[in-house]
Amino acid sequence: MKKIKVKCWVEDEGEKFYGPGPNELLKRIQEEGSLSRAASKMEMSYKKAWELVQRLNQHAEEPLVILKKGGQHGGGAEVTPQGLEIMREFENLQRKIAELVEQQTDLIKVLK
Amino acid sequence: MKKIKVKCWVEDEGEKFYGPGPNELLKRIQEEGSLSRAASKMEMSYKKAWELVQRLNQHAEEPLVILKKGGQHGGGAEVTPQGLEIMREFENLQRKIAELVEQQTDLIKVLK
DNA sequence: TGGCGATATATACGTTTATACATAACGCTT
DNA sequence: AAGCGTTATGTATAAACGTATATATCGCCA
Repeated sequence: MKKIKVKCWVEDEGEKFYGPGPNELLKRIQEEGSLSRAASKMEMSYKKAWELVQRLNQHAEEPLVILKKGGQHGGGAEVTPQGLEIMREFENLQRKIAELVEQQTDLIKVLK
Repeated sequence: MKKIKVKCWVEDEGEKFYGPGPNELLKRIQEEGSLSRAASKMEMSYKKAWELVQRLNQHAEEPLVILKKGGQHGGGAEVTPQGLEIMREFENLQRKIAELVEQQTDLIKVLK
């Protein structure tokens, strides 16, 4: 069974910036309130997740995630309103592209 | 400057089958008439190009590329009519997706 | 002030992936 | 029969990437 796959992401100056991976991480952070728990829930190493957050915050106009260490619960992670907005718009784009692809049957016909 | 990128490809039973790489290889084969020249023109190792052709021909209903060895010119490579049809339909899909993405400005606005 | 849970950071290791290199096989041409 | 250019195939090396591990830091709380 052959299927058409599609992936979209955002680059900044030719460098990967925001895509499906970062988007899932932000969603998990929102659910968990913790970067380490968010990372382990999506089978991503903490190191990779942390570096990803650094890259996101550096390339964005305003931080998308706030990391806090120490304190009552030892620290935590939070998605900012800007982060939420990007999540919303990115998933919007993904949905539109997926809808377009579903309508395309010619290529699959050729492949059988 | 932030840009939206998109990539599409075809999978067969969860395995990568046809995408931008194979598509470019087929185009080069058509131009060069030789797998080794096609590979070097696109900075791909001959070995990888050869394995790619094997995978394409195995997963397709009919071969997409014919390889011949020995003979007047030492051998050569040729894209079959089925290969040409897949190239055409794949580039069609790429174009439609690119057109859709160009219309989407909301995400870029959020990112600035 | 010691403990807790989370962030912060470096190092070592293993896995994957691609390339470079070498060599063989093929079939026409001279 | 020798030469040529291309396909065919294995091996060794190298580069990229992700992970596992270990340790340090922070700040509230009991």
